[in-house]
Amino acid sequence: MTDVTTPPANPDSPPPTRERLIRAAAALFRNKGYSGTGLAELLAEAGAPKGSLYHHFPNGKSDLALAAADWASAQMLLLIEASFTPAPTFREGAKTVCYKLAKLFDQQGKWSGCPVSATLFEGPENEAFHQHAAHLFEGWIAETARHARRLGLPAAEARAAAENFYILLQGGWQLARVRRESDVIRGLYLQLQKND
Amino acid sequence: MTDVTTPPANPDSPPPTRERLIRAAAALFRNKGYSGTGLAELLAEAGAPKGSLYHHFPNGKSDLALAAADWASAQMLLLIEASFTPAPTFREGAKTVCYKLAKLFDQQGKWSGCPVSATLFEGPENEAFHQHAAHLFEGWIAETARHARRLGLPAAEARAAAENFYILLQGGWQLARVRRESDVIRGLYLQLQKND
DNA sequence: CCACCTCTGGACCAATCGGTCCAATGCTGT
DNA sequence: ACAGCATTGGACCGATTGGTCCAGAGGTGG
Repeated sequence: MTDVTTPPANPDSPPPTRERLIRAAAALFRNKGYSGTGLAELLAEAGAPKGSLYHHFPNGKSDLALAAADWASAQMLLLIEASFTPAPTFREGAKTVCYKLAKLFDQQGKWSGCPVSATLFEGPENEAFHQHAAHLFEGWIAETARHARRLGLPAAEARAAAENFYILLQGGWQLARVRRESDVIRGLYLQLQKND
Repeated sequence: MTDVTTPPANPDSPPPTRERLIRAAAALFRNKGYSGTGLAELLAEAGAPKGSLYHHFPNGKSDLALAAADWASAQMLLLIEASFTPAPTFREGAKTVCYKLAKLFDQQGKWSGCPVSATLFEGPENEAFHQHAAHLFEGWIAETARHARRLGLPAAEARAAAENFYILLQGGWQLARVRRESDVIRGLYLQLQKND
């Protein structure tokens, strides 16, 4: 009764059915959006039958979407962590984030969108989705701001720099998607204010 | 046989059935995305029967989507025009764009997205959609760059400033949507490089 | 007054949607 | 070997999807 987050939490080789579902969902939602992706297609991609989906995610598609967004967000946090931790300055860390993201963008085929926003933006009625994504995004910003402070920026400026960087990343990723051109992302850090 | 773009092009009071469809589509796609919006809901919102849709838009939903994106893009171009034309500097014009957009964001209920990207991003298979939206977005950037040049920026810088401003607008609008807070948009122009 | 056209209204359709349910199939510890 | 459980495979469901079709309403010019 201590930890029931993952069924048995196999330590060595996690036999991935739930995991495959999450990754397939993240990949498909990124490209076609939440409502643009049908369960049939999703299950085919994951190689899992319908019964498995509703076993692992009792609420079906929406549960899976939240899990997929969580997973994608965690990946992003790892990328932020890996980029800023060894960086000498905030600007250098931001540059690394841009380059890593641009590489990711290329690997994914130069057309996919942000997995979290592709999952979130499904209309005002889906309040739970909206709040969930808001929470995840604020997590990215908070984490970036933490690194900014650690790298010497005053608290207020750190917060602003983190928000600004987030804005650039979202907007830049979108333009890269439109043009199918990752160099847009690589140059984003240049637009940060000089004093960082 | 000279101009058949609009059926008779009534000059005085355009009895809007086609127009109502376009506006309803733009509004709904903005909030729920292309595939998230059903024809039934769309027709109810526009107050038009199914027959009318397929009369004005023979290819149905997808035709309507392109028309709605065109209409929304034209609105945006008007906003850009109205903001930059009377502006003394590029920065001032950009500031006006931000304020007008923020006001629009508030009027729309603080949750809707960019109508063009909501229509466009439906997966890699929809190549026509992608190219259409790319064309519209490049139009925004080109128009902004034109004003930037007119207001004194060198050609290369003008182009970069316009792209940069576009990125800020897209990213900023998205963050505003996440937070339901339009002030994010109002402050975007401050992130433009100083020399403009 | 009628022929002609645009436009409307809605019945109807096959396909697909997300979701439910349960029998069979493992794998587990005892 | 067996009980108990998590997991799978898929048949099946009603609702909704986007789309087709056509009868007739409405207006206009001859």
